[in-house]
Formats: sequence, C-alpha cells, structure tokens
Amino acid sequence: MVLAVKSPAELTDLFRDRGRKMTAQRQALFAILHGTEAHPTAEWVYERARRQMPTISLRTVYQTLNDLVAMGELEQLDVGTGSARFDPNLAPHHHLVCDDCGRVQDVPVDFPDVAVPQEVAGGFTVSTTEIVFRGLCATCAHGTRADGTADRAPSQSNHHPHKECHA
Amino acid sequence: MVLAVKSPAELTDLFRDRGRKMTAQRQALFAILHGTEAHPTAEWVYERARRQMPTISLRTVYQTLNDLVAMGELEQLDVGTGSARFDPNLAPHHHLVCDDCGRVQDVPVDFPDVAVPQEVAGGFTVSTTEIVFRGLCATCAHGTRADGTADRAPSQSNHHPHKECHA
DNA sequence: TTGTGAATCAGCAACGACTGCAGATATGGT
DNA sequence: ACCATATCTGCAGTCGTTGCTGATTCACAA
Repeated sequence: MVLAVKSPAELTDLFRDRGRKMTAQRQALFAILHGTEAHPTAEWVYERARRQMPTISLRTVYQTLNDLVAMGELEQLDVGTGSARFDPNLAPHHHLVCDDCGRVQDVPVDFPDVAVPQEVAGGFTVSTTEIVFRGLCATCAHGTRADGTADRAPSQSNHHPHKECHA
Repeated sequence: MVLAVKSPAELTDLFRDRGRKMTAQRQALFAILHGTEAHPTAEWVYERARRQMPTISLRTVYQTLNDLVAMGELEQLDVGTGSARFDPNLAPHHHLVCDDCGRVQDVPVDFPDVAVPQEVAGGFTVSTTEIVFRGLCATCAHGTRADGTADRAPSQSNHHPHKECHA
C-alpha cells in the first residue's frame, strides 16, 4: 500500500539514527499512523491514542506529528477546514475535499501541463503545485441532511464543517 | 482593471437593494477594497481603515468582509498562511503563494485538462478546482535574509511567515 | 544493576484568527 | 423630529496550535 507511513519499526530506526529516544507514546502513535490510509487531524490521532494510553497528551501528539513532518515522513496539508491534516502519502498527488463533511481523498494523478506561464510568473520560482478539487462526496451528495438545507449555494456556506466523516 | 471589487457607489447600491443601511465605516471599507488589487487579510484592511477612522473596530471589518463574500462580491481564500485572504478577482483563476513572505499573486490561466478521472473520483461531485503554486517570489528568492538562513529546506519550514510583503 | 545527563512528557497558559453577545449608536423611512 | 431596527464597538469566548516548566523516562556507561 503506497498510502501508509513507514512501519513503526522503520520509524523507530529513523528516530534512533538521529539520536532520538524511543518512548511508548511514540510507538503508539507510529502504530496508529501506520494503520490508517486517511488524512487524520491531530485531534483524531489523539482520540485514537487515548484509547490505548489514556494519559497521553495532545501536546505529545502534535510534537510527534511535527517531528515526522520535519523528517519528511508525513506531509502537512491545509485544505481550509479549520485544522491541519497529516498526509502519509509522500508520492506527488492532489486532493478531493468535500465541502460538506470535510472528507479528504487522494487524487494520485499527475497533471504535467499545469505550469505558470512566464508572463504571469513575475519572477516567482515555483517549487510545488497543489490542486484541490472541491465538491461533495458520495455520502453528502445525497442531500438529505438533518437540518433540511439544500446546501448547494456557495454564497452562504460560512460554516466550517466538522462532521468528521473521516474515511 | 479586472482585479478590483466594484466601486463604492455600486456596492452601496447593492447593499441598499437588499434593504441594508449605509454607514461611514462601510463606505471607508468599500473605498479601501476598491483601491487594492492585492489579496488583503482582514487585519490589513483594518489597519488601513484605522488611518481614516481610528475608532473602527476589527469586528466591523470582519463583518463587512463576510457580507461581501456572502453577496458574492469577494472571494475568501485560504492558502495556509494562518489568516484568510479576500480576493476581489471574481473571474476563475489560480494562485501563486510565496512560502517565505506569504505574498499571493493571481494566475489568470485556465487549465481545461485538469479533472479528476472517474476511477479515482469515487462518487465525488467536483464543483471547483483550485490550483496553488508555491515557491519564492522575486524578492524572497534573493536569499539574503536578516537571519542568514538559506531557507530552501522544505523539511523544517515550520514558521508561519508574517513579513507582510503585501504587494 | 545502578547512575547520570539529556530527551521527552504532561499539563496548563498563551497566542492568533475569528465569532457571539449586549448595550450604545446611527440610519432612513415616516 | 421620531422611531424601529440595522449596525457598531468592545470584549469575552472558541478553536487549533504552540511555549513553557517541572517531572519523568530513556539510553548508555560504569
């Protein structure tokens, strides 16, 4: 599976190689990350971790996630849903984001023709290209929501979705 | 100029048509927005407004900006720099973002071939496509920064840039 | 096994961006 | 001028995230 982070054992080695210590909380977090193919938020990882280690702190989760990002084992991504998401998929790819529930899905496709023309670049040096496709996921597209709103009007969608339809 | 919001007079009419009142603070904000072609943050607009109206509140700035977004006269965009930016360019376009200073520049180009293939869409209904090109603007690319850091290493750029090189 | 110093952790305070609220104020139709 | 109500200000509160700091734990060595 191309979508997962390295195994807990590999990550442990990486940390050790850098002279860093191994702890129970890191092991737990490594295992959780290794077992998901999604784009979890720090909060989500925290909830998961708490099940097996009730005393782990949110601070430690952020710390470890940031460490992994710094080591290039995880990519941080911000799709405007309020909180950062951590993406274990290191291969170049893009994202599909549900405007309603916030679900994020990978689009493992390369668009080689997407580039900024000289005339509009204005001296800019482009290093990465991120494409975000927004719309409705299959679940949310069925329109029937508890509050009965039709939701298609982009002009008034001021709400930050938090349904956590995390698949 | 395709990049600016409607004139203060036009916006005034739009508000009046919707049965809303006109106030000095709205006029001031309309004028400021009409005079910029950039992608200001609420804070930036607030600073500007305060020069002519020292008692205006940040709350009012957010309120008005949100109203304009709701009316479709402004687009809100989040490029992960910490605060939302308000884009007066209503034509479909993309963005160039400087990883160092946060500057945002328009890319008024259409990429008709960018679409999510059926196989990976998984029932998703795509309504918008946003492309963000990240890199360094001409100013920041000259590398010589006060702290002497070279900055090219993407693995440790944990800092939220706030130099406000707002052009 | 025990000691030791550094890395790490938990918990809480603080921060930045933004919004909810409430009382004061201003607008615009009459 | 009058009044209903839209709007404004200022502040407290929320949310996601990070900065501290003292306590704990790890890893290596004796």
